[in-house]
Amino acid sequence: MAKIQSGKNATKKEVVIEKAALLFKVKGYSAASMRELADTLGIEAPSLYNYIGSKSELLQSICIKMANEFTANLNIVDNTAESTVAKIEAVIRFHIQMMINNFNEVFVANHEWKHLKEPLLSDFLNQRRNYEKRLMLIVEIGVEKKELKNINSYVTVLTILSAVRGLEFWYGHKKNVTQQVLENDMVNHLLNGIIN
Amino acid sequence: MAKIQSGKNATKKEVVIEKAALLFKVKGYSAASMRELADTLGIEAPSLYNYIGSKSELLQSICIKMANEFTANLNIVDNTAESTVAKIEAVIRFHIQMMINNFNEVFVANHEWKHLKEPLLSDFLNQRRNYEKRLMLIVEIGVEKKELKNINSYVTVLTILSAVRGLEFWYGHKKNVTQQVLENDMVNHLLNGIIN
DNA sequence: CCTACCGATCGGTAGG
DNA sequence: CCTACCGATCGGTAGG
Repeated sequence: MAKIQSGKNATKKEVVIEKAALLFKVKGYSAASMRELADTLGIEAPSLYNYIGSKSELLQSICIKMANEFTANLNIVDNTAESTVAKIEAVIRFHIQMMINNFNEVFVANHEWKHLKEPLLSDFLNQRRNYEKRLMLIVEIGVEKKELKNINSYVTVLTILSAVRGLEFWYGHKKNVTQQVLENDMVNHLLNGIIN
Repeated sequence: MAKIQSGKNATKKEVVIEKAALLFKVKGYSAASMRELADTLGIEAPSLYNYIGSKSELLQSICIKMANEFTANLNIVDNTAESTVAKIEAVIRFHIQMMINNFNEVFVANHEWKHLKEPLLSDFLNQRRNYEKRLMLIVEIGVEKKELKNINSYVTVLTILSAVRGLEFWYGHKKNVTQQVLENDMVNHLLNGIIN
């Protein structure tokens, strides 16, 4: 069977992925059924397979896309001549932006990657590990240049990445805190601490 | 059917819960099967039901137990006459300790609570929300007393809780960083920042 | 603690 | 995009 990817098909596939991201976020990958996904699109389950190859392919698309976006941003940040602090701030703010603009997909990539099949699982984890290592290098250079305290780069990166990841909890409570306050206060906290 | 809880039964039930926590962590609640759980115990799946009522009961036990442990610790911390900073430090260190001593169960409570059934799901979320609110109050008092900067209490608590939660990533890489370095550096980062 | 088994639901295919 | 359907697997029960 020849596979002709029409513009219309490509668009529909994107819609399926988008709906899948929402469903996977709410139910988790394993508990989300293809029948339920089809329901949200107003079609029968078997019809899904006109647009996608499998359930697992949906998860792959989401996880790979997100991993690539973060890597691409780090490439940009890394190539600027900014100070270490400015680079770290830029990364933090990018994570916050991603969480706001691609919440479902970021959430799914963060929580459901374990259901990826090999070799994509290894690819994904390697890419994440590489991302962390590059951030650690930025921190280490900052320490060397005395821009930063004499801190452990691993713990620093772990703390920062974990904190920004926690924005997923904020998403449901938007009302109380504006994005500006959130972004600025978190950046400030992670750079300058909270003690007066 | 009379339910007689013998000491031996109680012990075996605890073993089942312990193995379930490990399995739920590795596979996720939905993808973990009772047959696989039985396998790790060297018995057949139906035999599990001599010790437990259902799969969902296992998740409940884990989530409720963890929620109660964190709440109990906060009760203790809250009743001390320590400074705000000392209280926050105590909470951070307790989270780190819990992550180290009850890793599987903390992980499952953090990741799989969404599969709880009502009304336990609401109970769990209420308890967590309450925990966060009490931490926010500690921060607010610290701000009032000028112990802390004029920071948003919600963002501060979110940042701290998210950071300590991220210790789950450290768990697999223990070798590189000792617990002492991790604990002290993270406390320092979250209180004092990283800028020199 | 086991064997035997049930109804439900799953991802996915055949064929149109 | 549908109907009809398959083999696999699920949580759990009956009965001992």
